[in-house]
Amino acid sequence: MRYQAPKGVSEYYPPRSRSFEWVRQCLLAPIQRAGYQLLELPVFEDTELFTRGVGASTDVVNKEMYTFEDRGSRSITLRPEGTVGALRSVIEHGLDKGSLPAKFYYSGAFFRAERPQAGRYRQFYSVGIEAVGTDDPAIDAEVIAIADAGFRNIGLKQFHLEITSLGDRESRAAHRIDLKKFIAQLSLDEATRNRAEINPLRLFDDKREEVRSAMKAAPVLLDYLSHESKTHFEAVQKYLKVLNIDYVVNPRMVRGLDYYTGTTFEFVHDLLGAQSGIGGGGRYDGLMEEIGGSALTGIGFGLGVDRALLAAEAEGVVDQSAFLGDLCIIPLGDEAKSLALQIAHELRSVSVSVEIAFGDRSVKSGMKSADKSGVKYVIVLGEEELQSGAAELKEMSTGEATSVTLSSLVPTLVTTLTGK
RNA sequence: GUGGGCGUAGCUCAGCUGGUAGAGCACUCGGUUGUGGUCCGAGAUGUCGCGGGUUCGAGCCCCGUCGUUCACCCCA
Repeated sequence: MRYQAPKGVSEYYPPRSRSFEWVRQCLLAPIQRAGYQLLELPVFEDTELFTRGVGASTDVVNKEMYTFEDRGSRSITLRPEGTVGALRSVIEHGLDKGSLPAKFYYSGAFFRAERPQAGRYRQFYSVGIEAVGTDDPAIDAEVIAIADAGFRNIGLKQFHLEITSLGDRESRAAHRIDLKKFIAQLSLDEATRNRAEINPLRLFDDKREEVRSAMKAAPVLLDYLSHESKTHFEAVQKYLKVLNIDYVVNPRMVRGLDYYTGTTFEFVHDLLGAQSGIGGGGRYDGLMEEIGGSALTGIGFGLGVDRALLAAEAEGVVDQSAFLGDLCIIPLGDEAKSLALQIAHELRSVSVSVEIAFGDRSVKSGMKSADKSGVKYVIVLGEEELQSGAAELKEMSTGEATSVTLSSLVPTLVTTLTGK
């Protein structure tokens, strides 16, 4: 029996795992610089939390959750998204009791039992933030700006931002009535009609030309916004302009999670296939209350690390230089090996990255592997060096070697590498 | 969940109308004393995804299954 990973999971192993880690760190950096605090959360929760929070009618809850019974007959579900679990933790630990907004971020694996596809995995990785407790439109703009900064940090250029407002409860109810009326007089097939029944907005997202053109005349939610929602949305746009963030208003944008209200946005990459959304989010003004917390508003986003990596590869902007080592030591013989271990240990303690060529190999093969690993310097430690107390420090890019006494090796390397 | 493509060495793939497997890259060793990136030589590596069927004989045909990929759907 040869074991394989479960169907549809994304796995990262060298050399690509480096790129993955780099992408994730790029996305995380602007979040951390904006004062968001880490939430390290469980990957599974009470099933009911998701059915309530995400919405019982959504596809995510209906057909995409990994749900099972644990040994205590509790219904458990692997988290399909991050917001609901984050808010559960906020409520449970009273993290919203201090000054507001309370700002959090998370990073980790999420699970949806979908049919795998390019950019769509059953276990995927997201980075997200949540800002709880203010409906100031300026924070909407900041949240969007943070996501944008993450993508730009990677070096992505070929993506665009779509925003809309889903309004408040009243706006949506009024729109829904008119939209249903409109859809009722269209001639649609069974499956499409059923979809429209569950969420009429879905039809805006249909990819078939006949549906698209039929929906052109459909009433759009933006025209139904209450005065409050409208001024909020206008303020968000004003701030985005101040921040020089390009966006397009897409009144037909559809989100798959029920909790979204008001400002809603999506980052779409132009070089990806059907799964082109690299990040998205929005306000969820009723959600805290819905899952048992106080009536606080909130906004957040989730960014797809897997897809951001795919996008980075598509644009050819993956940066790997940051991962190259500084030094490789090639020891010859047992005594040299002990010394190599000591030197490596000492250098690492002062932040020099050091590898040792293990395995009693020849100098030639040690050099080869050092070359392949892209290390900056190489030093051979054999009997000669042990006796003379000096070794050749060879710079791989130029091939030049300078003699260094072993006792001064550590300070010498630190100066040449850090330039201090 | 629905539909199409694909599944041969670590990787990318070749294998003609069925006769029990090959290339390039990568890997290991060597090209005289302990120094890489080029070149040359040698070597190792596969239950041809898995199970069944047809056949004297299947990597090639048929069925199933698993995985993968693309699209629908959905979304990160």
